[in-house]
Amino acid sequence: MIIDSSERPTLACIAQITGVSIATVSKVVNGREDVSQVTRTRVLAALEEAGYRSPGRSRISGGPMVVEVAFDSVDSNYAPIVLNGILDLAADAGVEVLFSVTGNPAGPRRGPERKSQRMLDEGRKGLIIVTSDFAAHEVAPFQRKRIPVVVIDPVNPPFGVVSVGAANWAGGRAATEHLLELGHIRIAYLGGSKSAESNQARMYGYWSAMELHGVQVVSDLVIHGKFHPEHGAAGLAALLALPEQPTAIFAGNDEIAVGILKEARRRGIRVPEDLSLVGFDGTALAEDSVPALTSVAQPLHDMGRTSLRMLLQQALGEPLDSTRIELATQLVVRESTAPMVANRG
Amino acid sequence: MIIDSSERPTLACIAQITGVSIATVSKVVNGREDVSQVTRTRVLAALEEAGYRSPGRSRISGGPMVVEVAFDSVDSNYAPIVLNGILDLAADAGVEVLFSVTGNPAGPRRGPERKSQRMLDEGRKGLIIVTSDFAAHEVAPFQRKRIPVVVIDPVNPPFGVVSVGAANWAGGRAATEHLLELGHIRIAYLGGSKSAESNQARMYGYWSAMELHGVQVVSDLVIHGKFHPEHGAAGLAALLALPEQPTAIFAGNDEIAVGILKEARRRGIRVPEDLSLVGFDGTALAEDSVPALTSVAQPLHDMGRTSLRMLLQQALGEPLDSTRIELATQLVVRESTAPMVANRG
DNA sequence: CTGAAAGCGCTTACAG
DNA sequence: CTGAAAGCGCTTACAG
Repeated sequence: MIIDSSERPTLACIAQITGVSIATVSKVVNGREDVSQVTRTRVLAALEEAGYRSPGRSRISGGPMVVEVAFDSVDSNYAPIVLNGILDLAADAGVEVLFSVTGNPAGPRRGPERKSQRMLDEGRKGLIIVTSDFAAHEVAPFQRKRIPVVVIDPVNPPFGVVSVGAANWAGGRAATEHLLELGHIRIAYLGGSKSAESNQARMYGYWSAMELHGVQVVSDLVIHGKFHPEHGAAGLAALLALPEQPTAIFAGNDEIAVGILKEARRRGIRVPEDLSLVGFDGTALAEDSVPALTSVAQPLHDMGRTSLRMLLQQALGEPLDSTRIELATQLVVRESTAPMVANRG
Repeated sequence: MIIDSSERPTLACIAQITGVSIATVSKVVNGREDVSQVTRTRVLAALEEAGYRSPGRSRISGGPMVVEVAFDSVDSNYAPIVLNGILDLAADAGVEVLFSVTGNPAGPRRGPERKSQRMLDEGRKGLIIVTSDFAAHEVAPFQRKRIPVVVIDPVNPPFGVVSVGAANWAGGRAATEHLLELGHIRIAYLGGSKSAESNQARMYGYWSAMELHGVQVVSDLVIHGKFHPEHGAAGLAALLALPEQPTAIFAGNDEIAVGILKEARRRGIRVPEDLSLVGFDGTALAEDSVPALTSVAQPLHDMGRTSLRMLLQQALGEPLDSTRIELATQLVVRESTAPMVANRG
């Protein structure tokens, strides 16, 4: 068989070049699993080299690039801002953004295998995943099909997956130092899910600030739970039951902090006069609550932008500086923190 | 052969329907000349009827239906919930949702003419517009191209455009009746944009409740401005400067109400002991604020669902019950309202 | 993992 | 004109 460069190459051409069967080439093109890594690599190289296009897909490459964003849920303080950042860069780059929600409790979670196949069929150029609940193996089908993936702030950044996050450790440290500088000593950490890497990073940031200032961390003052207001309320109750109550709390996120605020109000504890409180996230919730929350702001908008930038770099075959980027957080001081006064205990 | 309507029709299906061979159908599809006029006409009709698409073209017309949603901004308390409703039904209906943001202050607003042309080229099946700032003439290019459009809660529902909204008048009336039943008489309406139809409807709901209870509306107690917290704070200041201060305020939305809460707190006015307050929207903001806001909940999630349902009905050529649907609002009583006490004013 | 073989959707040269 | 038959590009269940 002669490979005529003026015609579009067929699977048979690629098969001949690489010395495997047409069936095997077909499997590689469709991202099936039952192909050895060695064969897959060689075939992919030949496909690339010959400029193979599967039939009917030629039309797709003509239109604007379409990427997909998958959210656990879009109904949070967090998701819309990330989305805004993504849409912001998408407008500049002339890229279209398609939406899907994975965490729909009604329907069954669509398998990554089917989802990646559909994306390939539809000519989608990449996927941004915004979720806290994420397993590395879910990305595998996309990687096999050469569909670029970026994960935003995964609970546990999987190895080999491109991800964008915030500097949680540095943020936790800054929050705690702020409280220490106000004179607080008995500072509690009321965090979220113990297994979440972001929560751990915030807690260790707290820990390191405490140690740096020569303050012993009391294990009773460190509580993990869930990133929800209810946990904040319950956590405050637990802290107040201690013989030595804290005078300040660093909450794992703003939702927890709002729960603490509510419970404090119910008990007649004034914030910040009786209790200083720092949150994490810096969403609108922090600004709108009464009193307004001192909080560590995550650069959610920029995280959205950065995720799309990294996705496009992959899609265009440009090299990435790093498979993991963490953006700086910033402590924003509002009304919920004040210097410690010595009349409580 | 059984014609399965869930699958894409093949040439074989069309051949069976029309009673000619597959080869002949193929010729018709490819516009070959050696087919009689009679046969060609019959086959073309069957192709149209069955919705046949040749394999290469199926990517655009044959794939999952893609609709587009245009937001002014997705970064609000309001937009994400509407979006959730849209995505909810989209998942059920197997429809994909593409996003665009129109209110990007950086870039120029893309003309509806170009946007509608692009949607036609890309095979988009319809457009949902979520915006308060909307002119009827912007829909015209879409209507000319037969692209279905649904507008969610426009400030002024344009004639001849399909739209979904909330029962603002009934909501305003329910909010005001709640305050009247608590014994309040001097009730202020601190609303949003005077020209917004939703704001007017809420205000007239307030008005009608007042009149029904035989309470004269005092014009000084009705203030319009913007749907923002700053307006709430400034409005409260203006109301407190009156010789006869109100004992209760119905705010045009939750953002205004939160601004009122902040200003009240700054001035040492207790809510609800000294001042009762009702908001409008019933987003997370109402639940999270301290005290939690009594508010008229808009069915934002259902508004999203309904908008997509109406869009799909149009796209599938089904008749619409109405070009305008208003969904019921519901008063949710929380902590910011209490019976009037007679020691103020 | 791999590929021979069966099969699908489609096209086309050609016999009638 | 029409369609049986050969064939193309591709996919997939299955034997090895």
